[in-house]
Amino acid sequence: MSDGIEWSLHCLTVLGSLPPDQPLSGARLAEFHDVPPAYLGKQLQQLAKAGIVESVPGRKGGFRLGRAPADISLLDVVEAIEGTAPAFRCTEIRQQGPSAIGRRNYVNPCGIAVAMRRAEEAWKAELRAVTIADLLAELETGVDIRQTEKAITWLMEVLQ
Amino acid sequence: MSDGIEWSLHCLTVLGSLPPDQPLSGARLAEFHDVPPAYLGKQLQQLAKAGIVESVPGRKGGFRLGRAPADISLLDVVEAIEGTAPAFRCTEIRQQGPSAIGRRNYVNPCGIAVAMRRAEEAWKAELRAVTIADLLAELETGVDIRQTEKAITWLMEVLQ
DNA sequence: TATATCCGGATATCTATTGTCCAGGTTATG
DNA sequence: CATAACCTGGACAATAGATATCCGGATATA
Repeated sequence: MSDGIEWSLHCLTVLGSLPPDQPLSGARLAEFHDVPPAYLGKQLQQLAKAGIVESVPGRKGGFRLGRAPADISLLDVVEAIEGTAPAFRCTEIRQQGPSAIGRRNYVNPCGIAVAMRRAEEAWKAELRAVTIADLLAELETGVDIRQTEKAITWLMEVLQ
Repeated sequence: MSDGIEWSLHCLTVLGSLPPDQPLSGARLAEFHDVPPAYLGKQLQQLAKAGIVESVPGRKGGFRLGRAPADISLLDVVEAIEGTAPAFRCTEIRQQGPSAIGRRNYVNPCGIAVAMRRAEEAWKAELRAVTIADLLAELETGVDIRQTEKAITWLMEVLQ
């Protein structure tokens, strides 16, 4: 799984901690997490295309959340970055080789594909159940106060 | 996810349909599914190393199941081929950038990593619940009789 | 007008997957 | 015993995807 998922989620928690409508530039987000700015920009564009963040062009622009933190699930983010294609793709090899029969005779789905899809649905259900709001709530209680203070100080500085 | 998973599972259903202790060579398994023999051999070696199949060297050798079909879960196969490393790896980027504090101050696990791990556990639980025996049972009821007959005919022929 | 920003495309690098090949060891068959 | 069929492990090459950079164009602020 792409590192962009991790970067995106951390960025979203930062954006969710900011006052609404306060954009933060891609360069600052990259600086905050110490990741390559140009590459993080690609992920942010993906998030913007999915409506998860909103891009504000021009000077003083940047990115802000596209909707309420409680309306952004981890699954939304994963699918925005990695796409919606299932991890397991059935290539229908049962239709190949010496035991194959005509294509239109395969009416039942392949049992292997069904089982793999069911597992992936369980994974997606878990990801759908967690939102950026949950991550924000957890940050308030579970993070060292010193880190929070350093983050706030830095953010105050870069936003004028 | 690697195609080797799909190949492996199909091979295991074939091996599970054979009389116990009747090995089938990697070349035949590749022919049956019309996949590259040398590459499939790599996957079979992985399965053998995990004890999922047993390799029988020498002429008339090949591969047979290493244990009962009901004792081989889909998760066993996935982990034999892809390894046990989680798909989402937390790189701890929260410990980077201007808000980072000393390493030993990060006592709580990162909430993002926790959520991703929980989703992966749900996925693994589903895969653990399905075995080769389940796939075999489904084949008996859900597959076109003509395909079954062609498969049996071909297998009878290649096994002397 | 100058600056800071997003956007999209082109490009380069790196890594994992996919795939091939071959030399060695093992076993059944004649 | 010799041969053929098989597995094993390593080395190697090709391909695809993830990672990463750069640049020209558009937009908005100071």
